[in-house]
Amino acid sequence: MTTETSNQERGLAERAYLTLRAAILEHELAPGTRLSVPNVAERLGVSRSPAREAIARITYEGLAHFEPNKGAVVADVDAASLVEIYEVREALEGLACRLASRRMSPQDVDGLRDLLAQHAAAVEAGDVETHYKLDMRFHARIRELAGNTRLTTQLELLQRQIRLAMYTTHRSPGGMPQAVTEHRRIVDALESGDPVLAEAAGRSHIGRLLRDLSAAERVG
Amino acid sequence: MTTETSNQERGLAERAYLTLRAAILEHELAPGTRLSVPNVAERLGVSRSPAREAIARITYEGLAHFEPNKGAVVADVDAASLVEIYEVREALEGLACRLASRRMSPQDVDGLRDLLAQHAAAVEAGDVETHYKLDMRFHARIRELAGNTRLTTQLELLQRQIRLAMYTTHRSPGGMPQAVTEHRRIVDALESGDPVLAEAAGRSHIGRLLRDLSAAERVG
DNA sequence: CTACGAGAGATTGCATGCAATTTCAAGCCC
DNA sequence: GGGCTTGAAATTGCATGCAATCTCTCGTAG
Repeated sequence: MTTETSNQERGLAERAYLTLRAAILEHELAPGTRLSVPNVAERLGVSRSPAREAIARITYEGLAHFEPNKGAVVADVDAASLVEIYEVREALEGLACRLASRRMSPQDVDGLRDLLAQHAAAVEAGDVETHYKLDMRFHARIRELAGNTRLTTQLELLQRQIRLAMYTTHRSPGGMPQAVTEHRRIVDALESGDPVLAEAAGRSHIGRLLRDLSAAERVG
Repeated sequence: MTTETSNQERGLAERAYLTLRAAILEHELAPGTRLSVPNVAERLGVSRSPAREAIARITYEGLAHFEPNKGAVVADVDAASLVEIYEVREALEGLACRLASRRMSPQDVDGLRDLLAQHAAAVEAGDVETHYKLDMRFHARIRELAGNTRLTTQLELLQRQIRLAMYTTHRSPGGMPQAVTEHRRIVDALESGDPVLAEAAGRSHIGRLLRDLSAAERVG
């Protein structure tokens, strides 16, 4: 719902928040960067009030954290935090699949298969950027189909934190075909209409990422 | 009747937030109440800046929601929202049990059994208030043992939203013995050290509450 | 050359001013 | 008597003033 489209009608604080968030997610503001109110205010061309509010929101959402007497600092999501995030995400993504399996129509399944086909093509072509984008859209679509607003909100929050961490750690292009395979398994499970199967498929997908993460951690 | 709550050395905004949150959770500010900035500021004896910040935080945490051109309104957590909340909680509480089962020491198990004994005694005596308190402490202890800060934060958020809804809907004293039984099952599972069993126990406990909720909804 | 201290600058947190907008209600016209 | 208009009070969102505090650098003493 909140894409980059309507940036005009909201207040300054809202736009400041979105701009700041984008800057952080694009790594324009690297982890460790101090987000002082006057600094952010000037950067975004607003006064201190909306800047302060934007920073507060960023901090609430875990994209920055407060250091006493130092203000907000862009979060450096380390491996341990990433494990925490993926543990929670594993449970929630499983839930999303379970809920989605109950509400999906055959048309919805077709829609996911479309996405899947595009995704497979992109991976076949080695297009990492498109892979990343379609992977996001796949999960976004599933949580949308789940129809649970709190779940959606949480998963989106986790997604952003992961995206922030992606820069710190490494993106794993090696897992692209694996992702497609697992996504297909998820769609198959969703189509079957079996909630247990669907949940298992969703969970194991994220669980695999978590294990990869732990493995990479042990190596590096 | 101003601020008799715990006054830490935190800032005014922090205290304002805690005071306001307590007022909402104690139903001193009923669902539907408008939280206008000047009103809250006067109520808490602070200026508009910390009041505004407190309201923003309350809103962010789902205890109030924004109505355009009306400001924040204390959330009226209806049955549909409660279902959403319990669906998420079911998954997360299961995760908490799973994680806890891996990190718990025998002493931790003993601690939970102590809690359980007190709880059982309170229920035996028909002490609803103590039941409620010990039920909370039981779950709080488990998520603490799980050792995942994001999970803890989320569960606490959900807990508060549920508590807010408790006033709107009904508290079910009939489920007290059931709760003790299920908690015992959870402790047994945790003690066994089997993550799968532990997760299932935690999930089914919340799942039962969710089903009770749905049943009550169909009746009322 | 190193350790330390003082001062300058910057930042946070809170208070308050101000304009645009909205809500609410009383009064008027039909 | 009822519906509509108008006006006043209130609210939000943003800008800014201000004091206390902290950081960080640079100069100085040992």
